[in-house]
Amino acid sequence: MVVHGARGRSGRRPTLEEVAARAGVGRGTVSRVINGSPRVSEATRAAVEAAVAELGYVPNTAARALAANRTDAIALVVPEPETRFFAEPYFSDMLKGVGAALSDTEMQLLLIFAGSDRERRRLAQYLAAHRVDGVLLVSVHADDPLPDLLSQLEIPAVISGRRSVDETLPSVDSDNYGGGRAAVEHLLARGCRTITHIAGRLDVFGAQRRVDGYRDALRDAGREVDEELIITGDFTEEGGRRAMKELLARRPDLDAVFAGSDVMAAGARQVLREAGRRTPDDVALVGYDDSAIARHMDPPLTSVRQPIEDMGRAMLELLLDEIADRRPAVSRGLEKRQLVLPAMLVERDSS
Amino acid sequence: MVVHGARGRSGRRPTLEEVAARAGVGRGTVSRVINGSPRVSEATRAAVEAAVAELGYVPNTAARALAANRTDAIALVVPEPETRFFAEPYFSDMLKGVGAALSDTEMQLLLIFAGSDRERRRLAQYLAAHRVDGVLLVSVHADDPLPDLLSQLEIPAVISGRRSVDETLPSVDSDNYGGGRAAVEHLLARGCRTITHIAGRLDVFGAQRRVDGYRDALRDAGREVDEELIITGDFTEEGGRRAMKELLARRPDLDAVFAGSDVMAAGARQVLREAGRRTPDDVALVGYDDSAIARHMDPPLTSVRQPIEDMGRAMLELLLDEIADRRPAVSRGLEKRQLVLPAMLVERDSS
DNA sequence: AGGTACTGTGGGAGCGCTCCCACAAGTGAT
DNA sequence: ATCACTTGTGGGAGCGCTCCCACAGTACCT
Repeated sequence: MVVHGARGRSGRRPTLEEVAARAGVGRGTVSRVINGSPRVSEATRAAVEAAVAELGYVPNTAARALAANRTDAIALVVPEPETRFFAEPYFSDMLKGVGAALSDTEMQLLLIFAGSDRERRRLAQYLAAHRVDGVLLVSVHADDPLPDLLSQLEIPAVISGRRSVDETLPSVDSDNYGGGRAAVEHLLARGCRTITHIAGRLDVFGAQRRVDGYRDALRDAGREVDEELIITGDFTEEGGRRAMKELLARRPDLDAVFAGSDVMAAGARQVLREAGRRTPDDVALVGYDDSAIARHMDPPLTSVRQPIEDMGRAMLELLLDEIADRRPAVSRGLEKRQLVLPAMLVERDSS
Repeated sequence: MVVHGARGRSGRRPTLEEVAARAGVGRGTVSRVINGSPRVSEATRAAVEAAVAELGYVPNTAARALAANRTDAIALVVPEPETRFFAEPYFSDMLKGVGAALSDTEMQLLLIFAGSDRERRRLAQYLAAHRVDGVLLVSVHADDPLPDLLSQLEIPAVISGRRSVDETLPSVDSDNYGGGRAAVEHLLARGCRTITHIAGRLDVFGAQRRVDGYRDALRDAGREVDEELIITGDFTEEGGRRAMKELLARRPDLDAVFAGSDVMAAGARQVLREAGRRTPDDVALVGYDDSAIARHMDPPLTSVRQPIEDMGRAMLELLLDEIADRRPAVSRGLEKRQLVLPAMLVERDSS
């Protein structure tokens, strides 16, 4: 935490020019050293570095941004109110992953909430001013205009999850299909006969893929898929309750529930208890997300975990590539710009 | 979310110069309009604004920062690991307050974690580069070198809480003394005879003030202050447990506990239960912070609430003043640079 | 000896603003 | 009519960098 350099109380910071004079070299050479260009002799480099240390030189970001037309900053945009951001571990895990990957770079991360209309307008203004080199977009709904704005402004962006099969933006998703399959295969292995599914909002692509996984797992096990056993919730606890009641009414003989989120599983659990069904003895229960709720439920909930931190890391890496690639106007194409990371079943006592 | 302007696919953004040409005025005049100077005639202003709209002009932040030597950004520095940031509602409330106050301005808020050594070095670098106009410092310990670095770099800063009675930095604190008093007065009014206190770490100034409030409330009620009834915890649950055990050993006849934080109160509660003491019948319990824990305890915990969101708002306002005041080199002195907001007792069933 | 290539270096031009001085035009007192 | 302000405006200078062209020096061919 010590500030080096002989700089007096003047408050004026040394400039490149002054470092150059001190080191007895030209401005360009100092710039090269600062930016790690290989085209500098060892001796010169050492001299410049000494001058930098003596003067306590720190580059002026604004000048650099102006001259080089880049900001060395990227934004993590959360199109949600702050409340949700703090409530859901998803975001903090994501941030952790991004932050870890970021610490190897000189990039600065900005956190931007765009929950309200007002905030969104602000964001649009912000992006139009090109104040960041790239954008990480988490939790985007299918009809969000943000991605279009981004490509209109030609700002590199990476999205978490996909909006559809043919997502155009570079994206990092987890294997929702595989996660759904794993949940159902686990229930099948446990000997469950009538496996129901409370799906999430189907305009969320990942939720749809989980349903696909559910279907295929049953089909591959030689079971008929009964559409009556699938019901759509809305990712909320109340939605989980409603869905569970309906399922119990439709099929009193059900012996397993695969919920598309832990929160919905928690709602379902309440209804099951009220109905006198024991977990896991009468009805096995599996959730999705492996959130804190899952661990704290009674009994602890079996759930599918997404590698969110890894996803964050991967998103950042993709974005940095994307930013670097904007130099030559070549290399379009979707090679490797869509990443899918594996999901994993975490077995606990509810199944 | 619509981008106005006829700007083609070139990607080049219009400059001040181009706006000036379009509006048939000089560069200076456009600058004046953009920056809201009053020294512009109505007609000219309208013409410029039209040109700005037509071209979809957005000022280049980097150029402005370079020329004007300001960044229009401030940082909220959290000298804690991210985990704590997400775990404690203190930070999210603070952020909410700051964010609210910020939305009236053109300022950009940066969130910076400085929990690890590595992050701190990064931060030092960042500040040395003067990449922000000011800093909001939350949760600072008495021996933290950060405030000194800030004043060395002559960066305006506002601190949450005070490090001592004669805090030099502008600060916003809550009335910890009054909060402590209120808690004890409440217990006295309930008829408690032997009121104990589990204090927080005494190197945290606020914790000390709560103890002062505790003492004075008893004294003013004509009670002797028995130092045996005060014990120091460390703000953790485990610390609360240890302190409670010790207090029970010292004074089995105690009938009230005022804990310096909700978390410590939770620890104390466990020990009380194990000892067979009922709350509030045998022992009344009061916490501090009014955090989520307080509401979820059984019985719900009476606690002292600090207006954290308001504190955030106030901090930002102080900081903006501070930044504005850096123009004339006058106006030293501590007038109004130390703000103390009232704390409030929230009565629940634990007392 | 001349050519060709590469390496390392200096410094001009320019990024898009703000600041400020100069000055025209208008207003009112002398 | 003259002087002294005031108001509105134009544009030069300069903020501290990066980019790139020019060029000196060295090395290795013909």
